[in-house]
This record gives sequence, structure tokens and C-alpha cells, in this order.
Amino acid sequence: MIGYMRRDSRLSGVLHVLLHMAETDGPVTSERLAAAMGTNPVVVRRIMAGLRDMGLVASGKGHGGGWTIACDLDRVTLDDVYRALGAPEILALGHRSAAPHCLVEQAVNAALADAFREAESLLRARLGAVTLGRLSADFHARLSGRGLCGRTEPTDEA
Amino acid sequence: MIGYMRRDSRLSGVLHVLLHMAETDGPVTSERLAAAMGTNPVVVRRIMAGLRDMGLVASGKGHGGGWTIACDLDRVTLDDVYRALGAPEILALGHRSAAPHCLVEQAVNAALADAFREAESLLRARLGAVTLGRLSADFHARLSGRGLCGRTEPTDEA
DNA sequence: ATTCATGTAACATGATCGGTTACATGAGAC
DNA sequence: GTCTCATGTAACCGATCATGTTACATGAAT
Repeated sequence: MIGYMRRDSRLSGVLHVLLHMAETDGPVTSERLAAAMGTNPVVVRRIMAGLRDMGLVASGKGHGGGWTIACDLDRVTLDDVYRALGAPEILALGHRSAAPHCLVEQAVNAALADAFREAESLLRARLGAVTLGRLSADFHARLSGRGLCGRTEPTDEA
Repeated sequence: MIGYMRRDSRLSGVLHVLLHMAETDGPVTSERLAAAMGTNPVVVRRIMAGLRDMGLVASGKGHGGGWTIACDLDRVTLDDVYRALGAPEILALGHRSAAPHCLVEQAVNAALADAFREAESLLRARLGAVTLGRLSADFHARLSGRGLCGRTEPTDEA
């Protein structure tokens, strides 16, 4: 909890959650996911709601309930997850809209809008080029490369 | 003042101010600049402070005081201005730092960090490729192309 | 019926940008 | 020297947003 908190870490958080679910067979409760992430179960449910609506995950109530993955990890990209979150604002920078009919402001905003749009597009493209399956494979590579603490438990020491 | 206020419009605002100053010979007061931008003189002084410290503009007090450009517009890029503002955060998205020793989080953050860094680099590069002089030229092109309301006054109808 | 887990609303918190007021500082004008 | 003008800042308010937390309703399995 030290350190710089950037604005919006929902994408990072939900990917963390998804990779956890991928390591577990059977439903995982919000409480367990929240414990792994060091946050609150309600926060988990909140960020998962969009993914459930998009059919990426499913949730069940009551005994034996919890969250399960409901998609092919190799066919879902990080951009799909981003959109499932509601496609939140990517850039912290923006234009003024105070004087839209001012030619000075028009010139400034035109120049900035190009740069902004390109940066957003690049980020979206990069997210679209990575699947959840590749992310999971990356995790497994780290797991084996890191020594052979061959735990069957999908623990992450968090 | 309706409408969506994006996070940080200081870059947009300060560019607006600089183009205004470029159209005026002699110092311009914060009050005039603020009126052109539809904001407050204190806000203008605040965003101009960094530019003054970097030597891009100069300020004078008292009668005949105000702000003047103190650099070659063709040698200063939008990225220079961005840095003079203190290089504020570009992206609204970020990582979690809750569990930095968790291998899942490491895998997630590594994937995201690449995409984030590339998008930031692209934006910085685009800003670095545009000089204030070109921005001013773009404004003049809009001014003449828009009809010939040949006002000598650098008004912007704001 | 009881217990468990999600689904949500409601409210608190912390950060940040923008706006505003207030006052001190300094540089001309008189 | 005094007055006026304009910057330089601090202090505070307000809105927005992500996050954290509590509370309670809903539904499913035991």
C-alpha cells in the first residue's frame, strides 16, 4: 500500500484475478480472490460484473458458488477484458473545451488530438495482441524459471 | 463549462496561452490570458510558473508587466512544454502494486508495462515532433483559410 | 431453516485538477 | 515616497473518480 497509486488499476486487477481463476479448477469465491489481490471482495465483484455480462466469466451463489472462467483463454485478448470493464478513459491528458470556437484552441486541440488518438490506438492494439492464454503461459514460465518450488497449489504468496 | 472534463488540460491550456502571446507584441497580463481562456488569472500563473523556470517565458511585475515569450518558437517542441509543466502523468491506467512479489501480478504487470510504455513513448515522440512555431503557423493557416476577417487584433472570439 | 456467496446500494476516503480568495512582493507611474 | 498595477503563492472549496467498507437483499446448496 506504499507507493504511487496510478489512477485506474482495474485492468491490472482483473487480469490478476483471471489468472488466478485459470490456476484453479472449480469456482473461486470473491473472498479468496480479494485476499490474493490484497483488496476487498466487493471490489472484486464490482470489476467482475462487466466480465460476467460479457460472458467471459460466470458466477454462482450459495454453497460451492464463486467465479469460473466461461471463455476460451486463447481467444480472449486483453483488449476484450478492457472493453468488458467499460473501456475506461486511457489518457490522463485531455483538451480544454472552454472556447471551442476559438481558432487558437482549435489549432492546439487538433495537434493534440492527433497525438492522443495515436497513443490510444497503439495501446488498444497492444492489448488486442495479447491473449489471456499467453499471459497465463507467461506466468507458468515465470513459475518454472524461478526455481522449482513445485507447489500444486496455485499460490502466489500474496 | 458543460461537458466532459478530461483529467488534465494544462498542456492544452498552456499552449493556448503561448499562441496568444505569440500574436501579441509586448507583455500580456495573466488577466487577459485568463479571459481568452475562460479561466482564472491564478490558474494561468500556476501553469506558467514551470515555463518561466525553464526559461520559455518571462514575467514582469508592476505597470507594463505581464508575460512574454523568451524562447525561439521554432526550437521548442510541445514535449518541451510538457516537461516544463512537470511531466504530469500521461496515462489514466496503471498497475496494482499490492502484491509485487506475486508471480501472477508480475506476469500481468510485465505485459501491461510494455503496452503502457510504448503508448507513452509514442505520445512523447509526437509531442516532440511539433514545434510551437508549427502550431502557430497552423493557427495562421486557419485564420486565413477561414475567410478574411483581417483583424489585426489577435482576437480569438473567446 | 440455516449457511454461504453473490448483487448492489450507500457512504467514506484519498488524490488531483480547476477555481477562488487573500495577501505579500516588487516594479513602474505620479 | 506613495499609489497602483501585476506577479507569486498559500489556502481553501468543489467536483470527479477509483477504491475501500458496511449493510442488506437475493438465491442456491446443505
